[in-house]
Amino acid sequence: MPELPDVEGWKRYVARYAEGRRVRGVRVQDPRVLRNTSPQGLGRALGGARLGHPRRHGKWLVIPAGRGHLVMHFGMTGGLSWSAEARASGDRDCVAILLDGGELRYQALRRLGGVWWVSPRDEVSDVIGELGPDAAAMSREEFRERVAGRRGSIKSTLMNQAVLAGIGNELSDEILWLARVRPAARVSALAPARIDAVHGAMCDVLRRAMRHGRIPTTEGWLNAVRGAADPTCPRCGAGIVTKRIGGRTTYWCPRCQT
DNA sequence: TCAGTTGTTTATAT
DNA sequence: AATATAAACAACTG
Repeated sequence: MPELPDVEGWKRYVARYAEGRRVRGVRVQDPRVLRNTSPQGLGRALGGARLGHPRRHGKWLVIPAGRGHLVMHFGMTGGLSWSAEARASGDRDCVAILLDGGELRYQALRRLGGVWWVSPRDEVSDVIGELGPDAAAMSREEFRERVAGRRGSIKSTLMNQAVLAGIGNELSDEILWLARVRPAARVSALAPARIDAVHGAMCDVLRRAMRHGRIPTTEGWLNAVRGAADPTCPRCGAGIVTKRIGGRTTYWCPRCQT
């Protein structure tokens, strides 16, 4: 389920359970998720290193390890699991970082994410690329600057990680529903006040979703009707419309989003 | 059997 | 240059 709030949750999870511990070794059950190293290479790089304070940029998780960095992306189905004791591995456990007092497991059902090692002489940005500012830390002015002048739809702009980092399919729908803006609306057709409304909705959705650790599916969220047989708008009761925008199934309310 | 799934990258077209 | 679309990656669910 990883979008920004989920990754933020795992960042806190790593800080709580793994930060400050020393690496004893690694166990790689599925080498395919190691994107720029081998099981042996990762073991050599991490062995003896102490894990530092994790940070997050968009959907990327960066964990300082010794003088280098362990970088993770979770794709669509990834996650982390801490266990204080050795436990049998499951099918989705791909990599285990063995630490003093427990192990941190990187899991990825569909293997769409990955784990990278960034050596002390390389840059994290070599792996994660040029990302826009983190969506959870953007001022109204910065949001205006980054978004204004775009020619595409507001939804694809929000999901473009080079414009701002962290917003995916479900979050973008939730934000635009809250802001009452149609996902297919051209950015160029939106008045400045409506761009500000999208920024305000983004802050609101992110704040509440981060507190929850993911996008809630409780009442009052568009996300709650996602996948329903006959979804209706949690705000006005009109039938929700779906269409593929930016290659993703998009939900919006034709009555209250204009 | 088939369509669909919270993400990114690549190729192709506009 | 920017944008849109589709496919690929992969494995599971309904």
